[in-house]
Amino acid sequence: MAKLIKRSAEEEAFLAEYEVEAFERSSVTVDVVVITAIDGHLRAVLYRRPNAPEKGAWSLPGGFLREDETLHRTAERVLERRAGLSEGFFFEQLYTFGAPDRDPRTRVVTVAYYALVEPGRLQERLAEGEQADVQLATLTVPWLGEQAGPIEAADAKGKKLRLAFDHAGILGMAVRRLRGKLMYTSIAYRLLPETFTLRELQQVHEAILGEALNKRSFRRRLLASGEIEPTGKLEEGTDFRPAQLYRAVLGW
Amino acid sequence: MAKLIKRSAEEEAFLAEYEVEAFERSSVTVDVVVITAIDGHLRAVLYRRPNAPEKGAWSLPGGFLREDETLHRTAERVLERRAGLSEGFFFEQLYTFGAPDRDPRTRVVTVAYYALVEPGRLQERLAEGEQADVQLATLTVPWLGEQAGPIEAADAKGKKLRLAFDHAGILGMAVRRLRGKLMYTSIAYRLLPETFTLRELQQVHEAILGEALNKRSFRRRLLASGEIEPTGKLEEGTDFRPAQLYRAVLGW
DNA sequence: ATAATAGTGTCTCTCAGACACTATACC
DNA sequence: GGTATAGTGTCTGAGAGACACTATTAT
Repeated sequence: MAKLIKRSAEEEAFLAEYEVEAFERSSVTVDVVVITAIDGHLRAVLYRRPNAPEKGAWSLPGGFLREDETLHRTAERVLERRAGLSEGFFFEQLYTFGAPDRDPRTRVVTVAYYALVEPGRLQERLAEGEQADVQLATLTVPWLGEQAGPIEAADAKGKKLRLAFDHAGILGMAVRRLRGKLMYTSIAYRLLPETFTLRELQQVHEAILGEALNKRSFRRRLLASGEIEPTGKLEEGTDFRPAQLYRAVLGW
Repeated sequence: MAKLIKRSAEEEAFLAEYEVEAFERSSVTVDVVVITAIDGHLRAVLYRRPNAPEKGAWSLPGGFLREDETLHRTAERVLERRAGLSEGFFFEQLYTFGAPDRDPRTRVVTVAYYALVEPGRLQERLAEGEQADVQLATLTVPWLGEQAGPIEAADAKGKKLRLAFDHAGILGMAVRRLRGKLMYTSIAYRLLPETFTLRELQQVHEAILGEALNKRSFRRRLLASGEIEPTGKLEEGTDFRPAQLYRAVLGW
């Protein structure tokens, strides 16, 4: 503590309160919403909880904040350990959840992050070994625009998943943030491989916004934006006319 | 704690890890950026720190998260105790700061909130008693749009203030958020009294965005938005032609 | 009358949406 | 050829900015 100085009664009161309150400490965790887009739908990595509380429910990958570690670094650790991701993706802080009863064991304040990953990286990763306890769940957003609210997750067969704690709300916040940022930042490219067609880019935009977009406007706007450049190559393996491949021109 | 239940070996292992990590706990505080707009400039409530660390520097009002209290409620408590505000204003969570060295005393994770208040409420409050240790500092934002970054604060005489900890960055996040929300939400009215002129409304928009707006477009857009309605009254006490007074029509 | 701001008429430019069309691949 | 998608030409309407104008208040 600082050395003693002359204090007013008010300052003494303030310091006394500080000492008392300093005893009340919380566990701080970081949960990460790892998002990708496949066939026009957003998806997120979910883990099945093996233990109580919320045993059997699906939850976001998370971990405890350690001493001398930034929140950012905790998120990186979670991404590496629980999703096998170590670099080449975008992530940022989302929102902090601190309801006193959100975890029945003890007071837990959770700082949520979200990460955007191209689907190939995750599918590779999640294909290793048995997947009974991890999956790329498909998200369904029951609201438009940035209204926010909890959202639903389903497995590959379309079966609705029970989400643990307040994680439906955290997923909702992630989608809300994506929708808000889509217009004025370049997040969409983070959900695509290095080269992509305009159709794929439009599908990602539509998956985020949850609504169909006008093809003519979309192409005009994106081509005029300077954010993408043609590679001169065509996509391969289609059943129909192959499209031009583009590349994002950004400071990744 | 929950009552004991039968556990598998795997569950035991999980709980053991949980117990270990549960020892690493942090102090959680809530700092609030209380913002208003006066004469085309954003302002924020700042307190002078009476003690080390950062003695003499200016800081955001804040307080510790208590047991059984939501983050939201902590913010309310800070607003009431440190700014005299108990209702009738907007506030929401901003961002969470958790660098290990941001407070030299102990590990402190701070969840920042911001509140929007009409200037009358604050000036009333801050006028009570001596103001040597609290003030409505004027903010200067050295960047455009939502680039983000720290911002500067100055006192009534224009003298630059030294800001404590990472509070310049927190203020920057608040302005960034305001700029982002201005276009698609009704936050501007939260910085104005119940009735206001279109000039005052435009000045608030300009203060938030940090740039001049086109008068014709601004009026057209706001009048067509359905967000405001005329009161039929005129402003009083001007040196020139008095303007119509409007009222926001929102779910406050 | 003068100064200062409130408030409007109207032209132009940009851009989004609608619609219809042509182009190119696989089968 | 048929089918499916890629990709374009062009009209229309909405809205932003520019500019110039009229209106109303205090002094």
